[in-house]
Amino acid sequence: MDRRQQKSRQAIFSAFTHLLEQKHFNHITVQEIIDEANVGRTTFYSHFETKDILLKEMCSDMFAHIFSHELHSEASHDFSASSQGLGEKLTHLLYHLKDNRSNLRGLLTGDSSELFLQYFKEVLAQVFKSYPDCLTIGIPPELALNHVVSSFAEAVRWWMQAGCSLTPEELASYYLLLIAYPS
Amino acid sequence: MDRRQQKSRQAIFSAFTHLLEQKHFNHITVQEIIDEANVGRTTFYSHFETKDILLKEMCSDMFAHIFSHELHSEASHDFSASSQGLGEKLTHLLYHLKDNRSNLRGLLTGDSSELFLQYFKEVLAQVFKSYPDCLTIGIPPELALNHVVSSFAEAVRWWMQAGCSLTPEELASYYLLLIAYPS
DNA sequence: TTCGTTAGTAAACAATTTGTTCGGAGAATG
DNA sequence: CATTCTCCGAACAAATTGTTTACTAACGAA
Repeated sequence: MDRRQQKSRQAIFSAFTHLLEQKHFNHITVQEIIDEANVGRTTFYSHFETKDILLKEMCSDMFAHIFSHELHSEASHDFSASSQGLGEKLTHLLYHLKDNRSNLRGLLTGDSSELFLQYFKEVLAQVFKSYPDCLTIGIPPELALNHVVSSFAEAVRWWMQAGCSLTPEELASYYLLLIAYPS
Repeated sequence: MDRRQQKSRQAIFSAFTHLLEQKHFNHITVQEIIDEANVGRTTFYSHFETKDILLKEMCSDMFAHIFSHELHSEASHDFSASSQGLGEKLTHLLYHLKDNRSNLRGLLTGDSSELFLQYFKEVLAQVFKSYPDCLTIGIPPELALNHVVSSFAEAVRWWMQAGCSLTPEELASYYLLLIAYPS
């Protein structure tokens, strides 16, 4: 890809991230993004059809980056998950998230986290499905899955909002305690 | 309050609820609400300054209605909560939510649930704080509170999305199992 | 019922925002 | 060097917002 394209795309992403930390998605205008990114109006629209699509692509890029390992191993062999305990898996994931916290803060802890959380939970559901023993028995599986997934997502949001003060290991072990995961 | 005001306000709320079930908040225009509610443009703006404020007031009204009992008892005497077990309290709450599910569906299960959930969790946090034994020991209290609150909110969302197929009693008891509440 | 007050309406309005189109300037690639 | 691609700013139509106008109809107290 042309360096200019990459540069413009990145400038727009950065500007958008920066703005998301300050105000709600709905109240950010395309013009503000353009000014902040210091690109031309035509350039913005040649990259992204709408503001919605910008958000969507930013989430996609982020996930492709953060979950590249998870998704890879899933694709290559279905049972790779069981080679690693849930605790290790989640810890690993939290490290990735922490490394990207400057990019994530705007998306996850702002007031516009809806779309991001939606994506996030979809991926998490895949992860947790590899660990059937995390689903409390005697409870409708869908409800149990919904519980572990959204609990983890909300724990991560809380963690980020608190500035990642706990270590990934701490948060992961606390989380497993909370969902009463058999150790 | 003037009957005409009530009628207009209600017509706008109903129209908005109806639209929220079909499309995202961001993509609903004031004109659409006006047309659906069959009121004049001036009327809308004399009731609500902006679309954001409309959403906010609708949430407030909903909460004032659903949580009127909870908030009353809290105001009257601080230790009233302990007179009722957490299970009963949550069951009671779920009945209220179920009764209002026609109004809630658009707010809670659509793609615009962010603001509603924010309010919802604030109230839930108050409720759960009355039951300190629901917070797992050995875990930062803020994280534990965040966990029970957001878990319950997400369980309710799941429940509504599934058409309230479980009874309030079932959901409440499942939920207490999930958070390993000492019975 | 009458009468002042209040809320309703439609239409027109400026201001913002959106998304597109144009021609020209300047990198990238070969 | 030449071609192709991207960026830019300016100008544009269209949609949306929020306000103002003058007029009508419903309310509620006397």
